[in-house]
This record gives sequence, structure tokens and C-alpha cells, in this order.
Amino acid sequence: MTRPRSPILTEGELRLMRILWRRGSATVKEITEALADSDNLAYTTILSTLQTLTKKGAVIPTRSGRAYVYRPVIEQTEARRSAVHYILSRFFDGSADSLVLNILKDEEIEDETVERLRRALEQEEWGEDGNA
Amino acid sequence: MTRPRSPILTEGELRLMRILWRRGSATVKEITEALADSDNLAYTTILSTLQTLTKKGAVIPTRSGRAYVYRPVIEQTEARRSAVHYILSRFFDGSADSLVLNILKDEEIEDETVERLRRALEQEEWGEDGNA
DNA sequence: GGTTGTCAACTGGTTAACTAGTATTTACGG
DNA sequence: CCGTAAATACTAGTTAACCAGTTGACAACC
Repeated sequence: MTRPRSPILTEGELRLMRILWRRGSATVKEITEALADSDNLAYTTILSTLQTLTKKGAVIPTRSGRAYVYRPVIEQTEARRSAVHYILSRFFDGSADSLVLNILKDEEIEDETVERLRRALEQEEWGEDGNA
Repeated sequence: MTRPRSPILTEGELRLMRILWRRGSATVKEITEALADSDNLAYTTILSTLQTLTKKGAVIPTRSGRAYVYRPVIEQTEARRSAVHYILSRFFDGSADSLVLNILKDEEIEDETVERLRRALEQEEWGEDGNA
């Protein structure tokens, strides 16, 4: 009946998260300044987005003096994993190998990268070594 | 100033596109029937979404009798490529190898799949063989 | 203690996405 | 022709995302 929340971080949200991930934490003001050269957003715009991110559980505000310091709760790796999982289920029917093969085919992978992947696969530590 | 259009196909749009890709083309009625068992959407809901898809250039309506037959203009592979490219640029700074490595690490890839990927990499036809 | 500046909160306005009811058109059969 | 059924067009309501102006609270400084 209504527009659903974006299951992955939106463009605007990501723009702030990138800064937060880089700096560890920041106030609204600091983010505004960090974005001053690329995007010139109003203070209130940043704040609104941070409030959305707080609702989404992506950041946590902590009082520091008279301002709030926003700290990311979601790691960048977590956001990446979530985004990958999103298109995996939506566009690739959950078939991870299909997704990987598509990337290898469509994106122009450098030979160097192919080498690295091959070495990684040689070790074959995937699936057996409990990483998750 | 306003919410931007989703750069990739949304959930509702994808739901219809999957049917269109499978069938080649379909009328609103046919889609409604095809979705009857999973999602029970109103005829008008399907129609609205199809009109959005038409605006986006994903489908093309062709009059057939008194109804319109909708045919996908965007191939599934194209939609997949676009979706991959989307998260690649947004979440992985355009680094395809970073993306692939993340998938291999996070998604539980079966040994069989690893084998297949290894064989694919053995051929090393990526990058040199002009595929794009 | 009053002024001033900095901050968050509040308000509000816009579009896309989503869903669906009602109205209108169109085509076909009798 | 004209009615009816089927399809589209129109209208409408809701929330998320997005952007920003205004207000109000509070601390600092004089």
C-alpha cells in the first residue's frame, strides 16, 4: 500500500556513511564541512539524513558537549554484504556463482585481478574455513 | 529537492519483469493471472507499474486487439549488469575485484561452484577476448 | 543577566513507488 | 446500432527519500 523503505543504503545515506566510515565518527557540522567541496548541503539536510540513518540503525548519536556525535553502527563490510545480498536475491535468484560469472564477464577485470582470484581459489579455503 | 528515481529496477517492477522475461511478452491480464498464486495484485496496480516501466524504457506496449501487449526492451542480462554496476560504484568504489572477493568470502559458495570458477579462470579469456 | 551564536527539533514541501477504486473508452457480438 | 464486457485512463491515498527554512533550547561570552 505504501512505498517501502529502501532495503539498502540510499545515495544520500551512503554519502554520509562514507564520511563516517572514514572518520570513525562525526558531528553534523563536521559532515557539512566535509561535504562542502563536493556537495553543498544545508545543515538540516544532513541532520535529516542522519535521523533516518539512526532510525535504520545504521548510526548511533552520542551527546558530546552540546552537539551529537554520530558513530556508524553498521560497518562498511556489513553494508556491502547487505547490498550484494540484495541484488543476489532480486536479480540473480540467489545464485552466487551466476553473479560472480556475470561480473567476470561484464566488468573488465584486469589480468592482475584474475591472478589474485586464481590464487585465492587455489587455497580453496572458502566454505570449509568457518568465516561466518 | 525531490526523491530521485530508483536507478535500478524496484521490487514491484522486477516482479513484473521476471514474468515478461520468462514469457517474452504479456498483457496486463496475463500478468495478473501469473501473479495470482503468489501476489494478488489489482489489475490497475499491474497497469500502473507497467506504465512506470514504459516511462523508464524497460518495456514497450503494442496494441493487440483491444488490449496492449507489453514486451521487455531491457534484457534480463542488461538489468543484471546495471544492478551490478550500481552497487559496484556505490558500495565498492568501482573495484570489481573487491566485489568478487567479497562475494566469495561472504556468500557461502559451494565447492562445486569454486571448481567451476577455477576452470573458468583457467581459460583466462577475460580481458583479452573482446567480449564487450 | 542579557545578547549572541550554535546546535537539534520542528515544519513543510516535493517526487517516486506502491496500491487500488472509479470513470471512460473500446471492441465485439447480437 | 447498442449494450455489455474488457481494457485502459484517471484519480487518489500512503510512506520513504530528499531538501531546506524556521524555531526553540542552551551554552558561552561579555
